[in-house]
Amino acid sequence: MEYDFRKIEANWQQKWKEDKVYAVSNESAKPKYYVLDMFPYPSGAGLHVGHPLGYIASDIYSRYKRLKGFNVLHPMGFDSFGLPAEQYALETGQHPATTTEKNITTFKAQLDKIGFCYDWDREVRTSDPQYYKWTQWIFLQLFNSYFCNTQKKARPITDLIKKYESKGNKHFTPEQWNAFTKNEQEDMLMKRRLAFSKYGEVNWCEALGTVLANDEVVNGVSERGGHPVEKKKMRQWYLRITDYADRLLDGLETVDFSDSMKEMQRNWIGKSEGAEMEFEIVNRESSGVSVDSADRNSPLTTHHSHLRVYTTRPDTIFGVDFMVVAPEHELVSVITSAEQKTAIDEYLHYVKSRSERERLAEAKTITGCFTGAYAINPFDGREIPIWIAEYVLAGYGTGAIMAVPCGDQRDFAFAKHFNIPITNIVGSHFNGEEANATKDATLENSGFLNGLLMKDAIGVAVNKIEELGIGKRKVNYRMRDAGFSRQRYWGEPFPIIWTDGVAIPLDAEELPLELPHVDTYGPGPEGEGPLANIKEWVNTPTGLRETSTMPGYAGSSWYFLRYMDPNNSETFCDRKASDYWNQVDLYIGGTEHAVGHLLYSRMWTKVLFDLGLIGYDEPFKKLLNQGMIQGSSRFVYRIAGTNQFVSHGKKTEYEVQPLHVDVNIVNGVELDIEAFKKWKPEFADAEFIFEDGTFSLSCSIGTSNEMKFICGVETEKMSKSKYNTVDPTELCVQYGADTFRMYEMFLGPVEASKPWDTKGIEGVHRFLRKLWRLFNDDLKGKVWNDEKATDAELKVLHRTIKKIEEDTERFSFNTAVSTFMICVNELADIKCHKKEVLEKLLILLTPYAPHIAAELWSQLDNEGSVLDATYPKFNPALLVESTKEYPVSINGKLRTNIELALDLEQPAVEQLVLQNEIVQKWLEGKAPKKIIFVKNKMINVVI
RNA sequence: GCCCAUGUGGCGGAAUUGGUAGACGCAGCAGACUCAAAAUCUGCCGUUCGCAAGGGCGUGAAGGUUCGAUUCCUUUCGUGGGCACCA
Repeated sequence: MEYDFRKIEANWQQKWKEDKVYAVSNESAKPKYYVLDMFPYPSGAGLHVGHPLGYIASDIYSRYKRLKGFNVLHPMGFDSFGLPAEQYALETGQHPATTTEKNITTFKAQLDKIGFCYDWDREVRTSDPQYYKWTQWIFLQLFNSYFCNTQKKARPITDLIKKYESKGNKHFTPEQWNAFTKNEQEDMLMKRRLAFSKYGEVNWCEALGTVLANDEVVNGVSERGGHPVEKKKMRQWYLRITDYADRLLDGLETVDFSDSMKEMQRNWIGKSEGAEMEFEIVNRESSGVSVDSADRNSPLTTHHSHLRVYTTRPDTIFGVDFMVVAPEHELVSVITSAEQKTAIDEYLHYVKSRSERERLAEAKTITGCFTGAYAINPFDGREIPIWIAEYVLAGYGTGAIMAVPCGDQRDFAFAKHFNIPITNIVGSHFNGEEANATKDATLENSGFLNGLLMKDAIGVAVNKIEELGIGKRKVNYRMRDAGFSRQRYWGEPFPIIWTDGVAIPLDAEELPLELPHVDTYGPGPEGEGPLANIKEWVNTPTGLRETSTMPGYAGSSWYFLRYMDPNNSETFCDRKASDYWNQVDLYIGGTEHAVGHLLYSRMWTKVLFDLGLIGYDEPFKKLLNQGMIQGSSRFVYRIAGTNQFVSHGKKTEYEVQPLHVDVNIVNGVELDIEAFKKWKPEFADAEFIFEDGTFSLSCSIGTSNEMKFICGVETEKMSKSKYNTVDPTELCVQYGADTFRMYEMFLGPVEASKPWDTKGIEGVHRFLRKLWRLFNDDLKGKVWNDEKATDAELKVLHRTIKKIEEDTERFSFNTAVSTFMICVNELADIKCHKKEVLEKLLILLTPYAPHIAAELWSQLDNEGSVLDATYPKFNPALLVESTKEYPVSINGKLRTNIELALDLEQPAVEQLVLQNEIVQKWLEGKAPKKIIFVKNKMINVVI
């Protein structure tokens, strides 16, 4: 009987489905364990071999925990809102709901093929109204809450209103509050709500009439069409995540994430301590002389007579040689001198075309422009030129910095580039060639700070600044409030109606606010989303509906809770369910979500906790990062500005743009021209220059060997957009799910990134067939028997039990697969076909290769399912040895092995070692200096 | 530019606490079985010198600590990923 994996896997998958063996109950006497995968976006491309890496790991661990007696929740769902579906709708007119539904069906079929133990009755889809009803509901909780700075937690906004009514705040009395108009009051409240609206900048593309995502903008122009992109101010929704910065930092101490992951989150939050201080501004050109403080109220310097900067190094105050203000800073238009106006305007125009990413990432080119205005150093009265430069962003700190060229390399480069004289405040620590960012130098040229060590001077300087009333100590965060609206269709609509400029939330009973049908997915007027086009939807008796939708991370910020109670129509997740399942015990996913998704869901969890809706404020107890499976991409080369493509060998002769081409229409490196033309409409009329230089308008497939179009090859991230994906389903059909699962694990450590290579899968498949032959002979049929196992056989088994358990516990699945191979090799060598040994092995194997394990388990005439078998217990007594083959080194180099009794002590060992022929040969009659003996490890003779 | 990760045979990788480097698998080579092929089985398989016995070298590179280093430290180079030049 042969190993017919196709039949076996289909049978068991069918049976498991019928028997609902993966159904999980919220009530159980067993201890609970929650294993979660980062759920996928169901792209049209389907699953590729990179996705299941983490899913297989989590599946193995879930099944392992189940065998170990836990009630395991291991759900799966879909992050089904998103831009690609909408883009597809724009191109084809198909409703995103339709294509999404189709994609999910494909995904589920692909996932099921791999044999995962999901309880599909708990599936969630973020785009399902019954799901996003609760996303909207949580949004309303955020909208109706504020962060109480005393209690450091979210509280109902009604508490704040009561406080304003009875006590007022720093800026107004209760009487003033009550006298405010409704709009004024709402504006005040908006400044505290956890979900709030304000004006923010978006990437606006005039030509496309739409707002673009960051990755739709390339080099300042739109990816589609290459149109110019500018910043545009629009009303946007935000989440006040900055209020949670400290708690997000503190919470990291309580979770089991990798150090690098925690580091990334800390860097993103970017807490820094320093000082905010004000510099007086003068405009020398108008007055001819600098204005002293008595002139503060002169017309020249009113309103904006001060420039506020944030610095972490107030100790370097005497080294300030210039100021840099963000080009968007409100002061720029005020302080710019007449002389500099043209230059400044030109520079502003340039900056407007630059994306934030570009402004910050480009270190080579230094740009900036002098405003004509000066600031006064309050400590020495020096006049400091004020510049604007793109590397300072309006949103960070105060949008202005004091530049200290001798202590900051970027400031140094700027000063050099614009010939600004540099003041040295650290003496010999500054060599004039590059900045020195030390805190350990002694200050010079620094007035009252002279002679102080810089790190000590920081506190002294801040005290002085506070004393003079020109500034104060300040903690700053890099993190900004999270933009929460998108000018898109395929996302959760906001349950908000704008009435006379005030955002009025819908009542909970009105949820879900479903996405209305649209005829076109194109943008609305003035950069609004497609929803703005539906007048009858936007206009309500009480006002206008918000036309933005929520971003992708809205639904994914709380999905781990919905799995616990997926069908509840009364609440997002019953408290009983969230108390039972509690935190996610193991969360597996890629590092690409290190800061985005993980921080957002951590914040939402904290808010829900603060409001008493759940019982814990960190969602994920342990996080395991799976590595990326890289793909092997193929490229075609388009001659710039044409529709001509040139073969790889000829590409250097033209100015070309490399374009990804689907690996599935490339045979090795040779492009299938006809398939390429059909691939995308814009390539239908493509022309080709072949490897031999011949040219063709409408080529028939290469007749001669040289008439080939060769693609470029590169290893990079496997993703749909790079068209380098490999379909796991095909591998399951060819080799079986069990082989596929084990091969993915066998590739290397789960955390490591590695390129996909299908070659090698044969080895794992051969292993499973060899396992099969321990039970069945192709010709003779059944070969397993009921004989009693020998000590040698039990030794093999128990060594395997120990190793598999250890490896599974520490997520070292690749070495576990090796261990299975070694075990099967050894059992085959000693011709062990005994049920007593084999059935234990099958239980160990179940998490890794459930189908073959279940099949063989039932062939052994076992009752019940192997999925719920009892995990074998390792018996150390069986592995006890009395002797060991010790490696013997001379001066650290291995020379021989000696078998010694394990209970021997150093003196006896030394004696035996010195009698050894080979040791004597190396000693050449001399006495050894020392003999190192580590029991059960090794012996080293030092000569 | 900064941050993180990583570097071991032809390839994927193993070595869990500083203690036998290269487990396991792929590819390759030789052989058995077969009319033949597939499947399976056996052996070899870092490199170099040597008929052999046995040596030399070897975990990106160079130093260091140690009886002993893939593992720890310093310097340096390469690769991959991320980024927000955050003041």
